This record gives sequence, C-alpha cells and structure tokens, in this order.
Amino acid sequence: MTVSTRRTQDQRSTETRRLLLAATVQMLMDVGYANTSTSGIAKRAGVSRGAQTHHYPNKMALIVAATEEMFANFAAGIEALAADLRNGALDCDTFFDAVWKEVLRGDWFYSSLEIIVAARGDTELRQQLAPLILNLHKGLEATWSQTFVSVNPDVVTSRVALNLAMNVFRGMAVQAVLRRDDGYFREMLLALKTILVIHVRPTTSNT
Amino acid sequence: MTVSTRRTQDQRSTETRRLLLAATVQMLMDVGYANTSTSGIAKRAGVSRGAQTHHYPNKMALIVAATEEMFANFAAGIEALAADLRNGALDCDTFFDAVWKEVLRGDWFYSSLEIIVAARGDTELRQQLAPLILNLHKGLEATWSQTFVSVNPDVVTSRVALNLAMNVFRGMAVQAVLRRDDGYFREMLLALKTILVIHVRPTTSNT
DNA sequence: CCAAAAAAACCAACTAGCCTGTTTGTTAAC
DNA sequence: GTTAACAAACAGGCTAGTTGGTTTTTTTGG
Repeated sequence: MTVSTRRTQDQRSTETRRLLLAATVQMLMDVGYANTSTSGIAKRAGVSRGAQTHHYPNKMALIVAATEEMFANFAAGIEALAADLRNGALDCDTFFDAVWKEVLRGDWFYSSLEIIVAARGDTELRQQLAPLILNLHKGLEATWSQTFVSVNPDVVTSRVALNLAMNVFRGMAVQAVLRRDDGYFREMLLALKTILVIHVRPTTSNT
Repeated sequence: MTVSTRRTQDQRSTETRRLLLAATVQMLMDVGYANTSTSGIAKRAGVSRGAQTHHYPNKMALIVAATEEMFANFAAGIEALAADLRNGALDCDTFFDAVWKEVLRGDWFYSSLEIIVAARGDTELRQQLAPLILNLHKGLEATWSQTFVSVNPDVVTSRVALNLAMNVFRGMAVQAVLRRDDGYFREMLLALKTILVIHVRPTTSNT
C-alpha cells in the first residue's frame, strides 16, 4: 500500500514528531485536556505508542513540545498580520478583526488555554511552561512596540494598550465557550477598536 | 465521641450538600479539573462516597451544582462592591482594584475557569452550563447599568465598557497562571482604569 | 402515645474501563 | 554490526458508577 520510500533517520524522526505534535494540538482543541490521552494522540497521529514514547518519553514532554510549537505559530501569525498593518496592506480596523478571528477560530488559542489551565494544577508543567509564555509575551510586545505608537505615552503606552487588547481577546474567547453570541462579540470588538484608536495609532498612519 | 445531636433530614441533607459543593470548588481551585475526582471530593468533604452519590448521582450533577453556587456567590460579591460604589463607600479606583483582587484571589474565578474549559470538550456539560452563565451575565449587566453611566453613550455604553473591563480581568487572570508579575498587572490595571474613567462614571459621582 | 413500617440518608466494597509508563521484541538506517 | 526508529503487549493505579447493606429520621396505625 504505502510506497515505502527510503527515508533517512532524520526524515523519519521529523515527520513522526510533526505528526505527534499536530495530533496533540488537534486533540486538545477537539476534546480538551481532560480527554486528551497519550494513546489517543498516537492513534490520531497514526503512530504506534512505542514510536511516541521513543520521541517523547512521557506526556509532559509531548505537551511542552506541542505548546512550544503553538506559541511559535501564534507569534508568527500575529507578526505577519502586524507586518501587513505596517506596510499598509491592512488598515487598523481589519487588523483587529483578523486578530480576533485568529484567536477565536484558530486552534492555537483554545489549545494553549487547555494547557495553561492544566498547568495551574501541575507545578512541574507550570515551571516548564513559564519560560515559553514569557518568551511569547516578549515577542508579542516587540511586535506591538514596532507596530503601534502611543498618542500620549504618559497616559498609556502602546505596549500596555495592546496588551490590554490581547487580554480582552483572551477574556472574550473564554466567554465564547459558553456564550456563542456573535452580536455580543461584534459589539464588544467595535467598542474595543473605538477605544484603542483614541490611544494608539499604527506606525504607518501619521494622520 | 461526636455529640450526636438529632438533626432533621432536611438539616442533614443541606449540610452534606454544602460540604460536597464546598469541597468541589476547593478541589477545582487547588488541583484543577483534571485532578478533581469524585472520590477526592468526598474525602475532602468528609462524606462517604455513598452519601455523595445519593445527593449527586454523577460527577456532572456535582459540577453543575457547584458552578451554580459559585456563579451566585460571584454575582453577589460584585453586586456588593457595586453597591458600595453607588452609596459612596468606595471610589471608582478602589472599586476596580477590589474587583481585580476578587478575581485573582477568590476561589470562584479559577474554579469556574476550570469548569468552563472542561465544558469546551464536553457537549452535555456545556449545554447544562450555558444557561447558568447567561444568567450570570444578565445579572452582571444589570449591575453595570445600575452602577455606571456612560459619558457618551453613542461611542460606548456603560454596559459594553464594563463588559470589556471584565474581559480584561478574565484575560489577565488567565495570563497570571503562568506569569506572576505584579508589576505587569499593576501597570495593566492602572491603564485600564485610566481608559475606563474617560468613558464611564459611577452613578453617584456627578462631577 | 408508642411500636413498627417506610423512607431518606449514609456507608463501604466492588467492577469494568481507561490511562500512563515500562518492557520486550522487531525493522530500518547508518 | 550497531544504533535509531518503530511496534505491541503488559502492569499498576486511578476513576466513575453500581450495588447491597446500615443507620437515622419520618410516617403510619393501633
């Protein structure tokens, strides 16, 4: 059946790891941390349990690696949007719409939420994840500083304003789990944008 | 040993239920949903497993009941703070500080977060919880409308502004799991308050 | 008013299933 | 031939729900 092409060790490893991490994220997204089992991940990935434990000795290693990948993808996604905003391909309004859509529809936010919440009750996981999230935040803040400028830095810096906005998104996404009310979120997003543009402007627009 | 006071059936039931719900919330807070087991709850509550299943036939019934109680307590706590703000016992600044402290330090937020996240991967739980959260939001929005008035309703209503603020709190609390950085949150809170007072005022202050 | 039956509250052990990590064995690459 | 990658079965532990039995309160009927 499968065309058993000859692959180098490195190709085999990389592919298997990729399958496992993708399956981990997908399973977290689909059924939540509580129902995410190592065997389930292996099954979804189409990889044997032995191969799984070979590459990731235990569940935590798998989770941490998946988180690392998720964070990297998220930072890259946001930075790409921010770059479009800086070079004028996006206006401020559509930028925030896109970020919100990314948060709500993409796999990464809810998957990472599952992991973060799980980490709250697991000291070791928390310790492993803490540096990852710090790194993510650092990257995001660099993007914000580069992409937005504050109207009045003495009141609110662009970094703080965008962090606030991200926290609104986080909060809204949590709410969205139990309250799928598009009208409510549209109204919220509109207000957020209205308030934001009072305090910050994208670095391109110098009106 | 125990002074076996004679209690009515109703007293016995009520007390047992209270112990079980309190233990549920406490356990969710302490070890997270993933590590919250029905037997663990019974143990913490000092109640036999039989008594537990007598009052709550399965885990979900217990979780839903605990959530109901948590939401009620939270709404009451916020309303109490809001009442203090309305009658002048609190100023706007300390009110928001108090709400944030309530979110971060109280049991309710993280316990309910655990449940909400768990509900994301559990259709039945989600369906049972949805009306509870709708009710909670309705109560909160009533409090907001009563306690705050918008400076310019055409731009941002007080209801939306306060919902935004609550979402910021939600998001910050999620962040706080992996990033315990008091300075960061102080800065954030300050900015939030600064921005809020531009758009809404408590109903008492008519300056 | 009291004994006896009924019902509610409570207790403790058991079961079937799942999950994680381990171990032993096999195949593919180097 | 040696090492890395993969496979599959197994063991120990935990969990949720069930079941048969006990204690406490309430109801019933003489």
